[in-house]
Amino acid sequence: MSKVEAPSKVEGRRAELRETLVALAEAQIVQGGMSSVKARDLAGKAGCAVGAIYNVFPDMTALIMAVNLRTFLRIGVEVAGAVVGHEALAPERRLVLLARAYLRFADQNHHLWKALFDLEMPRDSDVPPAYNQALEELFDHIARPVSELFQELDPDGVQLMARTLFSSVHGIVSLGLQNRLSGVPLERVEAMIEALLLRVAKT
Amino acid sequence: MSKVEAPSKVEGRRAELRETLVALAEAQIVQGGMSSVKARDLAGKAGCAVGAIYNVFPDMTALIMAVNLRTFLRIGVEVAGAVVGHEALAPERRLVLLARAYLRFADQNHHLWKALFDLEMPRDSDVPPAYNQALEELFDHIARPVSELFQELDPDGVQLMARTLFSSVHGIVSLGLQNRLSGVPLERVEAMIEALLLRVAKT
DNA sequence: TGTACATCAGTGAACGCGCGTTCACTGATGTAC
DNA sequence: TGTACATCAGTGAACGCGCGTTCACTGATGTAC
Repeated sequence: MSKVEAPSKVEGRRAELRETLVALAEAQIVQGGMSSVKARDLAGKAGCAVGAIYNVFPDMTALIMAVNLRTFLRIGVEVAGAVVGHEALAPERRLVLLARAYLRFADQNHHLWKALFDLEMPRDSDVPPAYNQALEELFDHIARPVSELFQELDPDGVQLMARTLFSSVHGIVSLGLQNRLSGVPLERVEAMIEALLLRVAKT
Repeated sequence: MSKVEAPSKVEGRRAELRETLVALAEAQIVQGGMSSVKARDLAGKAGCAVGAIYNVFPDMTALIMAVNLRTFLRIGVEVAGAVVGHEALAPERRLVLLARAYLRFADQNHHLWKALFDLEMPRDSDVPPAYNQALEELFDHIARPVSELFQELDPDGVQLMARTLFSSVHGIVSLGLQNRLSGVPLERVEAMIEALLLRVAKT
């Protein structure tokens, strides 16, 4: 093995440390939100020096982005899982299931979910491809019922409608969970989403 | 005049300083976003000492909240103005006008609009009533066409639907303006909003 | 197998910066008599 | 009108804290011969 290729022992430890740090950062976000993640704190818990973090991540933002990617993938799994076994349902019903899964995830993992949108993204070009890919997959799950529902739309229109519906649901979840709707309790947020989707679906 | 009542000369200056600070903070947010507002910086521009700020606001957060209230009121004016002279239009058309005005405001005053949602609200009870009142009024503007459109809804249902639609549009604007929809250019955001509203309105 | 050497993970004290808030002090404004 | 006094806006240097990132150094791992 030439010097350029990584020796497996070392490389293995690097990977392990990465994992450890991401897991610890995730736990920290869950408990105290994104802004409570501190380099020294993580290093302490990981049993390494502060500097070691920078051997494995370029900076703290990259570390948070790694957590966020995970979260994104989890949302994808969660949302996709919501319609498994319900393929026979009417498409608008499946949309409701997808949205409900999203709401549930956001509610039960509030800080993780918030971190997705609170982290200032660097420049567009620096967003790792895996990120956009995960988003794309999420939209694809929504696009399926959408295309059944709006048969008159071309594939492009379906993509746009999927994004429209996602954004709408996201908006309701977002303002709803942060109590920004002056007087709408959380219990009614689900009803809001359902009302919206069923109205949109009614042809 | 007893000591408890404010001498007019002094009180006048206090009010003036408040105004100055709010205006400067607003200008700063417009130019560099909420996080670019610094106590020392403002004091310098206002021609006063840092400490003077704390004679007039309890802390910097309160100052930003004052800017945000202004922004909220401006949005109200903007949105309300969008339907003036168009009272004869079909209600769903007026909804589109309202939403478009919101999108325009958010686009043209991006940093101010972002500050509304980025500022961590203290506790619920500390949100000044004027805040909630401004929000309430915004919802009322939306509620009018909604009640025409969905005559089967009781007043409570109308309120909920107004909030639902606002949240949906907000979600689209929010993700759209921040380029979080992977591949949807800003020009199409307006189309997304219109498509959503017209679908919902179709009975 | 053994020796000299190169690489780079790992260390943690120190750097550097930013910034909100306080506080002892001053001086202008206004009150009491 | 004049004098003594009280209040509080206004001052800005200093406090206090937090925290990401760097960097000179060490030691383990692995390579060359």
